[in-house]
Amino acid sequence: MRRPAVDEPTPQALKSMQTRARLIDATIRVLVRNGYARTTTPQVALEAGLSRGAMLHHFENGVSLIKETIMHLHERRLHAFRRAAERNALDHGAMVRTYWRQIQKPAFVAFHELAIAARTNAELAAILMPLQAEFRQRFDSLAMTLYPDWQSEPERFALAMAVSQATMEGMAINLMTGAMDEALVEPVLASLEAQLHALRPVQPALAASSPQPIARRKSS
Amino acid sequence: MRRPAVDEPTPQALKSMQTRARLIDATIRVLVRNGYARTTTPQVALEAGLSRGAMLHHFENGVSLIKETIMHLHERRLHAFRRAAERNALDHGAMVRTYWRQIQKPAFVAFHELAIAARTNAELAAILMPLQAEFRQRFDSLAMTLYPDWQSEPERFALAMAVSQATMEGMAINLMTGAMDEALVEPVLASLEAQLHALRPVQPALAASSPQPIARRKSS
DNA sequence: ATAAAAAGACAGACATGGATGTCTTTTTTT
DNA sequence: AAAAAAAGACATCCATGTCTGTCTTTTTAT
Repeated sequence: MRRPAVDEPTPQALKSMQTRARLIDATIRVLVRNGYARTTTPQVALEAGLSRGAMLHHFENGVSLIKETIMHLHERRLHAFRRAAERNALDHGAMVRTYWRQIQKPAFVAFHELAIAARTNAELAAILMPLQAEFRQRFDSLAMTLYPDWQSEPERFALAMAVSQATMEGMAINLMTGAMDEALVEPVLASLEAQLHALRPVQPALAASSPQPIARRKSS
Repeated sequence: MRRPAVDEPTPQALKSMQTRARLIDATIRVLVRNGYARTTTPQVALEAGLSRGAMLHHFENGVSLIKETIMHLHERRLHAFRRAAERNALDHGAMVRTYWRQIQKPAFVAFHELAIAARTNAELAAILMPLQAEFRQRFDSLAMTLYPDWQSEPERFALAMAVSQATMEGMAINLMTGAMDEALVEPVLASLEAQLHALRPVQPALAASSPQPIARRKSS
């Protein structure tokens, strides 16, 4: 056997972590499949292939599991953006497409279920609200570094971000609830891109708007 | 005593209708206050000031009550728009404000709770989806009569409606879930107005571009 | 017109099922 | 052998649906 590094998790603690992760993943799947109202501890245990007893060994009660799922999804949101930001410095069009792709994933659905539940559940709200605030702040500062040309006009920038988020998330939700025709997705995204383009601060030179704006890599 | 008109509801039938309405109103309040997950038949009966027995006399079971609540909210949506349309032929800005005001009301919150629940509940979806389709269709035809200058370009019109709906509803939801700063509401609405203005079909005269730069449509 | 019958509105009791949390026991790891 | 992980066995609570009973209103039959 190898000598374990100093503060490397012991094999048992590692297994525990894996099981916890398994449970959180199962929770997300159940949220997506059944909705918050039918996300019960037996359902989650079943989905994770564990007994309910085992599950409650890792999370003292059901609410605790939900709370940690919220935190997990929050972390994933942050990671997703950081990854997207590192991979390619985004032009405004790519930003729209990247965020839209994020929103299509199960994690967004699960998060939305929990966010809606938190509206009427003080315990969940106590967890979620600070994270929402943190996300806005981190997202803004990250996006600000990605679009330095916007730094001169922070208010317009905040507006652009809010419009993007509201439009795309609203569209995603309207798609889920049948309130919107799928054929309109592409036009709306294109329209949003155009609007972001219009919201950009006045460029010093050559602001010739090409039909498809090209992703230009910026030095980090 | 007065002679009752031919097919006027008998006093008992009238009382029944009132009680049913009371129950549906109570359901909406409970949905807003407690969320769908905690909207139970005892809660609704309590809120309505009725016994559960009486409640189940009017709605054979809980799901039935929810279904009728969906239908009721649907009717209210349609009425609200018709009223708004009749009261004032709207300019595009007023349309934004009118819809935003609608969205702020409890009915929207309740409807959204139900729409989200319907995503994972086949029984509710079977009721909701056709209504959503009907709403889109009726809304479009009503709006079309309100904005005859748009009749030449139905695709742009559909886009304008979809953008408006997605943006405002997304914003409303993001406000509820703490995902958005309230201070940004006004700017987003103003921005949406500008975008709608830009989406308007090209006017015969005086298309002087205002300081707010206009998004230019690309040929599809 | 009035009495009897039927229907309706409402309340409460009951049985059932499922979800929750706690506790004990078994199994696996180290 | 000790500790942690996993399973299982409760007891409790709450929501649901069904059923019965009471009182009022409406209908009908005389």
